[in-house]
Amino acid sequence: MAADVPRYDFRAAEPKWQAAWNSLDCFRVEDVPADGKPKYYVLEMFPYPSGKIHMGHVRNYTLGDVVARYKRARGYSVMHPMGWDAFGLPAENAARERGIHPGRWTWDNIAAMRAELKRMGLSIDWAREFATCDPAYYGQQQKLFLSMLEAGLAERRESWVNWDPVDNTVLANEQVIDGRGWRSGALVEKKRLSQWVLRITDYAPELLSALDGLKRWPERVRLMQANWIGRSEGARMSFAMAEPQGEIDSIEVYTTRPDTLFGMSFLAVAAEHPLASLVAEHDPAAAAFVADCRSRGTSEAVLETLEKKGFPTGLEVVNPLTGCRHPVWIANFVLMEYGTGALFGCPAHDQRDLDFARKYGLAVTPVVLPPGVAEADMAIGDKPYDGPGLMINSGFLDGLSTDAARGAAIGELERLGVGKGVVNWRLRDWGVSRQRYWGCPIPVIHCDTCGVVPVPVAELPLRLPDDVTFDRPGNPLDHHPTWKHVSCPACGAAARRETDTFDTFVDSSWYFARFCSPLAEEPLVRDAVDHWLPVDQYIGGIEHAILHLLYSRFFTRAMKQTGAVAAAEPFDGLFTQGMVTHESYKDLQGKWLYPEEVQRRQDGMMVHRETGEDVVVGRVEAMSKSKRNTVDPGAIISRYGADTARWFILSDNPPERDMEWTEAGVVGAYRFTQRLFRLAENVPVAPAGEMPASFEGPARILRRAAHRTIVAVTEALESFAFNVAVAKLYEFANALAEAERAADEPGMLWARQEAVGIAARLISPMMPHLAEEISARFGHDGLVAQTRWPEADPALLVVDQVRLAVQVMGKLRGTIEVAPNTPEAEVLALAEAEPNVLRALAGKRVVKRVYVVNRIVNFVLAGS
RNA sequence: GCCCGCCUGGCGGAAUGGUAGACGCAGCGGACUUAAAAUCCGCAGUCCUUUGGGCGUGCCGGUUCGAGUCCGGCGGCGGGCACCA
Repeated sequence: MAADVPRYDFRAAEPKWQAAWNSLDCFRVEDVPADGKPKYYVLEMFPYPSGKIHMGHVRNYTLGDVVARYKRARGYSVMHPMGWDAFGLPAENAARERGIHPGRWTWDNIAAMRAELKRMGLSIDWAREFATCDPAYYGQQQKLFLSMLEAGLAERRESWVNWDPVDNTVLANEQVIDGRGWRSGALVEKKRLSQWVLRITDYAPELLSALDGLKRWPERVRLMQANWIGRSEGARMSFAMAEPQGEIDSIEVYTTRPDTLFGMSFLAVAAEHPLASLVAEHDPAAAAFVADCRSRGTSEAVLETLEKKGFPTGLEVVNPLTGCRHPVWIANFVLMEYGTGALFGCPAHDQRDLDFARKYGLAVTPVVLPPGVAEADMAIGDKPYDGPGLMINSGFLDGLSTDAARGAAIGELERLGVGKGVVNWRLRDWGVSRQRYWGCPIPVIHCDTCGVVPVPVAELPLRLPDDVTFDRPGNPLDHHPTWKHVSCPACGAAARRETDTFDTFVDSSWYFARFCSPLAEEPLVRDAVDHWLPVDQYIGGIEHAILHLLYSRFFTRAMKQTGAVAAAEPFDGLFTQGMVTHESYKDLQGKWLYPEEVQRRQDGMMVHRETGEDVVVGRVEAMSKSKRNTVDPGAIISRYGADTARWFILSDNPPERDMEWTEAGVVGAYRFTQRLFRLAENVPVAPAGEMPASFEGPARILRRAAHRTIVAVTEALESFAFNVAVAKLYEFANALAEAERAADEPGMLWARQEAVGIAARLISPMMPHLAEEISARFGHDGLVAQTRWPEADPALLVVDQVRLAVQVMGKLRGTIEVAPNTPEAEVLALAEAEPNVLRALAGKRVVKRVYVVNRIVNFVLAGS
C-alpha cells in the first residue's frame, strides 16, 4: 500500500471514541431532568439474551441509534436505554441439555451480548440497564401484579392447556409439533388447569377505539390489532331443546346474522360443548367423534386442510321465530372459545354452513335476494350469497333489507324474551400462568381455609430458589423439597405457594416504563414515568405487531387504573423494520453451508472455499440457523468496523422492507468510509482565516451543495428514509471530490473546511466514530456527539437558475434555463424558440399553453 | 377462504400529479502502475434510419395539458389469521 494514501484505522478509532463518549457520560439522562430540554424517548425492543447478537439486532439497534443521535443533535434530552428480556424457555432447555443453571447461562449470555452491543457504538444510557430475571426487576413486577389483583384485573380461571401425557408437562404452542410433544413425541392432549388470567377483555373497547389516536403507528399494525380485538355486533339467543336433555333445556347461540334465522337448517355445537359431553356419555360413536375433535392439534396447517365433519346427535331444537324444528349436530369447525360454542347454520348465506349442509344433505333455503336478481332465479350452487339484499322466505321480515331485518329480528327475539342484541369480542382474556421455573414467580399462596392469599408486600421480591434440578420432567418449583411449603400469611396454617410463573410477555409489558427509574424501590416513580412516557419512537420487528404491543397497551392502562402512570398509551410512534435476509447455500450432498464456507470463483460460480466443489445457491431468505445463511455481526465488525456495518445496513433499502445482506454491499460501505476519510484528510488543516465576504465559482458550488445536503439529509432522517439520507451523503462526497480538483480556487480552503465539518455532523447519526475522527482533525471544540445539528444558510438554498422541461403534447422536447419565477410570456417565448420544440410545433396549431412556474411548459396541439 | 401490502434497469432502490431511473452494487472504458491491488476519472434503460426519434415503472382501461404517482378492473409475488358463527 502506498504510504501517502491516508487510511482510516477503525480498529483504533472506534474503541477510542467509545471511551471518550463514556468518560463524558454523553448519553446519560436523569430520571427527572431539570435541563429544560424537550424530552425524546427512543426505544428498541429489548433482546432475548441468546448469547450472540444477530443481524436483526444490528439493524434494530442501528435504526434506534440513528434516531437517538439525531434527536440529541436537534436539542432533545434523549433517553435511549437497553435491557434484557431474560426469562424464558431456552434457559431451561440449556439446563436440561447441558446441565447449566438457567441463571448462570442467562447472565453469561448477557455479558457476552452486552460486549457485542457496545462494540456497535450505540448511544445508550447503560446506567439504566436491567434484566427481567433480576429480582430487583421481577420483585417490582410482583408488586404490580398484586395491585392488579386488588383492582380486580387478575383472577383465577380454568382454561385449556397443551398437555404432554408422557413428560407430564404443559407444552407451549411452539413445543407442539404435528400434534405431538417435541421431546416425548406423545400425542398432545388438551387439559383443563386452573390458571391466572389478566382481564384484558375489560379494556377491549378502549384498546380498539384508541387505535385511531396512534397516528404514528403503521396502518397495518393498527389493522392487525383491530382484527385481533375483533368487535362484532349480533344477537345472543337461545334455542329451546325439543326434548330437554338432563339439565340442558336450551342452547345459547351467538350470531352476527339474526336476519337469516328463517334460513336456518341445523344447529351445531363444539366438541367441548356441554351438550356434546352429555351426548357422548351415552353414545360411544359420539364419544369417539368428540375425542377425535379433541385430539387434533390447533395448528394452522391442520385446520387449513381440515374437512368439515359433524356428528348428528338425533336431538332437535326449535327456532323461536319460525317454530320449526332443526337437527343438532356436533361439528369440528365450531370453536368453544368463540361466542357460546354453538351456532345456527344458514347454508344459503355462509360458506362453512353450506359446505357442511352439502356434505350431510341438509336443507339450503335462500332468504336473502341479491340486488338485481329475481326471486324465481335465486339458486344456491356451491357458493353462498353473503352480501346485502332483500329478505325472502322470511315471514314478517319479507321485503326488508338485510340491515333492517337484522334489527327487526333482534327486536322480535327481545319481545319473545329469547334473545337480545349484543356486541361480541374476539379478544380473549390473557392467561399468564406458566408451569415453568425460569420466570417471575406469581406471588400468591394457596391456603385450604383462606383460599388465595397474596404474598405480603414486605416479603417481596419473592425469589426463585437457586437449588433446583432439571433431572425430571415438569416444573422444578413444584418438585422443590421446601420452597412451596409455607404457612398462610392470613391464618398461619400450612399452605402452598403458587408454583406457576408468569408468561414472559408480562415482563416485556412494562419494561419501557421501568427504564424511567430502573433502580427505584417501587415499580415506577410517577415523576419519572410521567416525564418520559410515552415512548416517542419504538422500533422493532413486525412479528410483535399483535401480542407484545397489545399486552403493553393493556398493561399501561392497567397501571394507569392502579395509579402508577398517567399515560394510557405506551408507544406514541412505532416503526416496524424488515428482516435481514441472505442467500442460502448447499453443497452437492444437500448440506447447508455457511456464507463463510463459500466463495465466488472468477467465472462467478459459487464454490466451496476448501474443497472447491460446486455450491448450489438457494433462495434469499430470512437469516436462520437451520439454513446456515447467517452472518455473524461480531466478525463483520472485526473485519470492517461498526460504522461500516451500520452504514451498509442503513444504505441498502428502506428500513421497513426486508434487506439482503451481501458481502459486496459491506465492502462498498467500507470503501465509502475510507473515501470519506481521505476526502476529509486531504483538506488542509491550516487556518482558513476569516470567512470570505463572497464566494464564486467552485467554492460557491461546494457551499451550495453542502447546505442543500443539510436540508436533504434532515428531511430524510425525519421521515425514516435512511437509505435516502445515505444517498444524499454519497452525492455530497462526490461534490467534495469535485472540490478537491478545484482546490486552488478562491475561497476554497474555507469552503472545504466548512463542508467537511458539515459532513462530519451529517454522518454522525449513522457513522458516529468516523464523524468524531474527521471532526477531531480540525480541532473542533468537543465531540460531535455533543454538537448541534448543522443549520442550512437560506441564502445558499436560493436557486438563481431553474431548468424547465418543455413538453409538446406531454412529451419532453427540450429544456430551457430561466431565472426562478420568470413571467409566463417570457418563458413561453423562450420555450417556443427552443430548436427542438420549434421543430415539434412546426405546422401545428397550439390550442393551449400550460406553464407551471419553475416546473414545466406544455404545448397542447389541435387535432387528433 | 378472509384481511393487508408490494410490483420501476442486471441488482438494491430514487422520484410534493410536472425532465422516470438520483445514489449505490455489479459491469464496461480510461488514467496511474513494470504488473496487479487500491485509488481517481468517465460510460451505462431499451430499440432505431442517432444534431433526432420510437418504446418503457406487472397487464387492461379511465381521469388529466401531463400518471410510476389518482380511480376501476385483472394478474403475479409476499405477509398476517384463532374455520370467528
